Amino acid sequence: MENNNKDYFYVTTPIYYVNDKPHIGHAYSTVIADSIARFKRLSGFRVFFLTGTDEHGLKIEKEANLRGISARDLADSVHIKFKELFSELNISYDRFIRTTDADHIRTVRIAFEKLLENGDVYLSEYEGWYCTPCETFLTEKSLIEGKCPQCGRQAVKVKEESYFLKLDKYEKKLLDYIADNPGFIKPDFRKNEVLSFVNEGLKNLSISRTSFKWGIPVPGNDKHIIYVWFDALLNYLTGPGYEDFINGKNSDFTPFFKSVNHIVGKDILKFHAVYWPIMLFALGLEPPKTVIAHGWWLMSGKKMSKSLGNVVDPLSLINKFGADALRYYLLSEITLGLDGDFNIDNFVVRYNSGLANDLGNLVSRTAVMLNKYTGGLIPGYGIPEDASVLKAAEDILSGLSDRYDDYDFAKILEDIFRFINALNKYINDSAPWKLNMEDPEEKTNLLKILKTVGVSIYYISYLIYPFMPETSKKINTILNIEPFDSGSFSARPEDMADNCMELFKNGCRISEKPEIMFPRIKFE
RNA sequence: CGCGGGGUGGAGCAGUCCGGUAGCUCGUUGGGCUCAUAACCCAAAGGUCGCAGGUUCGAAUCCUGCCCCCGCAACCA
Repeated sequence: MENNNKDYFYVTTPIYYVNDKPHIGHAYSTVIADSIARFKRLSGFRVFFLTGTDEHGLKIEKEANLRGISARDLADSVHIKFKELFSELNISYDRFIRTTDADHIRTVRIAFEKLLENGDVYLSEYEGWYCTPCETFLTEKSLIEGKCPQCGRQAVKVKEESYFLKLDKYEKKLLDYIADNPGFIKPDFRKNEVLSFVNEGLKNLSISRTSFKWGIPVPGNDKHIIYVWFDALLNYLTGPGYEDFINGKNSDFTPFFKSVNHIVGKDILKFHAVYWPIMLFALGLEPPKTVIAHGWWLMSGKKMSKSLGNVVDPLSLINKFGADALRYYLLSEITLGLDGDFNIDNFVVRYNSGLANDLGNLVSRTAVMLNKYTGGLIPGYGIPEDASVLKAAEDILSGLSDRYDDYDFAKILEDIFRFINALNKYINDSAPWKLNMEDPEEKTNLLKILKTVGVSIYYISYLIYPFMPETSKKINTILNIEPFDSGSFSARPEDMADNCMELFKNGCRISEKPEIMFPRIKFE
């Protein structure tokens, strides 16, 4: 089990803005990260999984004012809601970071000072259009006859002192990096989007504001508050311990950061694929290995928004259907990168057909047969399995790591459910209930069938673990076997066949009254 | 000519990069089974792959032109 040359794997979600409670989209990003983190842990990687909340900025300050509380109180109360959701969803994060954490604030200041020192950040003047009532900066292009496109009121030209980050200096370097690293931006079609943005030319980015107070002040110049995105992105350095790293006390930082995978929504790709790599260049670090931009959830075909009142609370779904049902739906319904449609009727259909009928019922009928025919014993030595059936599971296992590296979760799940369906068919076709236990030949055959299905269910439990950890654990409980994350054995995909031999060699007694994992939902 | 995504049997989608009998889930119809959560299995019906040209022995897949829907274009995953 101990391996000194373990590979490192670092995965992040965006840090979520605490101006309002979590919705289905936050759950989605986090579940993607959790599934890959769980798989990588099983595969023997040293995993660092970072998520958290983004708590500074004008919007928070305004929202807090609206509610008549302090920004700090707002952040405190909302960040707890995210923690609650992640706990209910079984998110296995290694750290939940808050941008108000002391070490993060120190990291931001260190980074800012460093860039100030090397000249990549400089003080200058921002000149542009501003809508005072909206408190928004506007580009000249967006103005409608000199008026704010949002409220229609007159925009004014402002001149404001601001710190800037040099983007133009690193433009070429970024383009080279994108060209030389095809795996940098996923999925592929998003790459062109980023390229066309960069090719239009980068203007140096204003990274400080003076119009509000809630944030991290610029070191040595309290008048300025560091721009929230500059602040937020740096959380990815705080997480694995940048502060200790620059003091020479953290040898894990570099290998972790070299392996970083940023899971982001398509709307914030620009920040992660343009500004963030440039910040890292400026800091003398390498840009992120991979940025995965996923699509958005529409609600019954419409964009999710508070004003439409169609925001679904993930907690209520979890309470009703269970965390794994939600995780399954989120991961299997969308092709990575494209938008998906969340529709509660569809959710129930998918739950009933995939989870209750196919998976749940398979486990259930198998357990009942075992208890009925063998007293609950999955036979050990002496009874062979049906190799042709198990081959399907082995095939999935052999391609699993590559599939995960492509974040092709919907496809992996499709394969797993194809296997589940094949098992249901195998049971039907071989009809164990027709076999006569008194006849030695038929008895052997019966035992072979039941052992094959029992072992297959063990494989299924393994395969679904990253996506549906709770269900995997339930199946293992039925099989009377340690969970895969127990650490009591190596659970790398390539070890599973040997594990199986070991676990089942003396037979395996299942529980007498297995629980119904996914009760069917009746339509209302 | 702002940018991007989408247009595939009744519904929702995959396949398009690397051309070669059109695939998945659900639904419908008929049949089978009875171990199981009224579940499971089989079969059938149903598509000129948005439109028009082109390349090719052959195109949903490549090229050209067009039509329609959606999102973004200032901090919503």
